[in-house]
Amino acid sequence: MESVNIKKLAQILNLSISAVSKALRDSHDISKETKEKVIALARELNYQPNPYASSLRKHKSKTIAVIIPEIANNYFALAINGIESIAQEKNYHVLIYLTHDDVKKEIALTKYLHGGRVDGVLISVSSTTTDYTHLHQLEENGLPIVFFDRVCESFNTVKVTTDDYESSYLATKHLIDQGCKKPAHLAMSENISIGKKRMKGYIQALTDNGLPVDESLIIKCVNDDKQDFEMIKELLLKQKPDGIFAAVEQYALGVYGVCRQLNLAIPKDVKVICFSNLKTASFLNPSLTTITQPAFEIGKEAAAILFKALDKKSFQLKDENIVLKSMLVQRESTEA
Amino acid sequence: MESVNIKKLAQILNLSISAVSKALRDSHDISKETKEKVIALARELNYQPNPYASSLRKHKSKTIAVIIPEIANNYFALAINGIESIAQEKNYHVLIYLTHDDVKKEIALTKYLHGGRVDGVLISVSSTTTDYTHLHQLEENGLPIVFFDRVCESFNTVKVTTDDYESSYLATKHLIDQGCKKPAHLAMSENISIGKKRMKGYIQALTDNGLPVDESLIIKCVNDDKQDFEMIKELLLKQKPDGIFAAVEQYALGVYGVCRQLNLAIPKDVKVICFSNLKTASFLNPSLTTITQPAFEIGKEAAAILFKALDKKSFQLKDENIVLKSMLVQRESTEA
DNA sequence: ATGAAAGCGCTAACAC
DNA sequence: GTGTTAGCGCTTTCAT
Repeated sequence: MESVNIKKLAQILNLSISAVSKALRDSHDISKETKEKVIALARELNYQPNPYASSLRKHKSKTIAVIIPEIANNYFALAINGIESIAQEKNYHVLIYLTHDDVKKEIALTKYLHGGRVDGVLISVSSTTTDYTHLHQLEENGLPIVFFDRVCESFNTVKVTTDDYESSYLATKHLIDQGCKKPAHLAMSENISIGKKRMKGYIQALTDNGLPVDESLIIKCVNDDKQDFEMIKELLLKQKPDGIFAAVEQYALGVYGVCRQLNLAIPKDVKVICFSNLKTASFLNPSLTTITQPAFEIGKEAAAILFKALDKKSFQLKDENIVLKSMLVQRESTEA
Repeated sequence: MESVNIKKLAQILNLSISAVSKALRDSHDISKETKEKVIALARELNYQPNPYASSLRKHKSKTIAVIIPEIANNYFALAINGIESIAQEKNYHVLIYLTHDDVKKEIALTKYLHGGRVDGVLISVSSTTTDYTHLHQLEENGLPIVFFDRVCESFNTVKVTTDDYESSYLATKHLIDQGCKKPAHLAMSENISIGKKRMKGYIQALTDNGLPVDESLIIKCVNDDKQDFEMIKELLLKQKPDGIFAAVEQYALGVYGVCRQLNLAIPKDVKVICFSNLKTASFLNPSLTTITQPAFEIGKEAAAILFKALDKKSFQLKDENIVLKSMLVQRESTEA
């Protein structure tokens, strides 16, 4: 196997273990020559310190946990990219945990994080999370937590999101500006922060523009493609909305599918806009008007804040909302 | 902070540290009553074992590393999903490392993995990886490695891939069957295993069907969207191929972009097929014929094999190629 | 400038 | 059944 450790280096060089340890960490009270000898041998024998021994001793793991609902999703994939870009820079390691949008799994996973496995947590909560005890327990354990995207608003820490309310308002307004009189909303679970905000933006835009808020035009999707498909189909058949603001891209794709089946034309019969990070939005048929979120930046920012807190001795994370703006990109699906 | 550890439990219960340790691990030589007392208190105090102390002692970390070129890519995102599904089941932790397709980063990253941070490695190598010393070093350190997708063929271990050669042959044959006389190939780096195989499949299909192999119809893309765009544009302008087999979806999207700019019609002027895991393939304009890889299953299989090796005492991984079949899904982009 | 020794939290022989 | 003890590999006082 391996077993080239500090002790071995010390034996070979006829030095004490502590001298070698200090030399490797470039301590001031080790002579230059000794340091060089140690480093040379370490390189030669391809010595790598055992991170866990060090973690155990220092109560620092140099690793963070990233907890997200899913990964096969452009948004989260990009966010991880952002997180990883900073982690790599700061020499941190990144543990990934998927909740599959299930609180039970989320709770089970957070248990693993007590006991020092990680120094901090980045999380986008599952849509079934209503009780935050498991997260508060992490905090009590001394773990700084930064939320991103799907945040717990009542949680006293930093939350990084996009301007969900404003963008939703804008999206709905855009539909209205393009001539929609009856824009519907495909909503996320009301449990989650961003679900609520997107809904609010939709409603406020209707109200401000003299349109009625019709409950039957608001569909709560369930993140099951088949079920969502049926609900969207029913909406289009019965309510006949002339525009749809989808809270997430998956629902908009559902609309595309339903329209194809029902022979409805986008944007003629119904216009479509949604939050999305699809690379292929402009190649869809028709190309899809999106609210593009700065997913990479959100991940990066959340990670940067967490690491800044970890750098300090006392990582008091302020209760703060950091908002990065999304961008409305108009394409064919909302043409007048 | 925290500091509820075994010692504390032992003190409170007036037991020895080892008794508590054994009780928690449900050892046979601890009485039922003692076990219950210990477990009850552990739960009450929300005790979580320090994983690193245990790792240090047992030389097992219960974590694996997943090294991939990128993550904002449906293929790898799905693969991670597969990996994670097994890891969660087996109670393993997953560290993610991105190489951004750069060997230097790959080498730097692998250094972190010596010294016991992980028990095993799943890797899809970067396209600039030609020297495998850094990977062999991991192996020498006693770390089992399983390759998936972008494998090192000469490396003596398990490699999980899709049937790249056969699928590429089929893809090219499909273009020919649909009437193409001059199918071009947008190729990946020749360094990587799958790049070579996809190229081979393309060439063999041409040969078997009496078509000449024309070097000018083979474009080596570089994974820079702008540069690739220009090369594809030049190809379409100068060589005027009537079909394109793209080795990865990103190149096919490039073709869509170029065709739009040059006012070329797909599939009339040029047919397009590619390896892809795009959820939106069927909604593109025109819908895209794809070779869909079993990405989730590939990740899952690779992870399953790694864990099987880790379960045993001696994890000799055989030199073996595991091949999961891809599926050709015909859509509009290759209609005759 | 270097070394000795204690200990991070846990496990596993081995006693009793 | 339960306790004692000796580490895992490393860091960090505190001596020298």
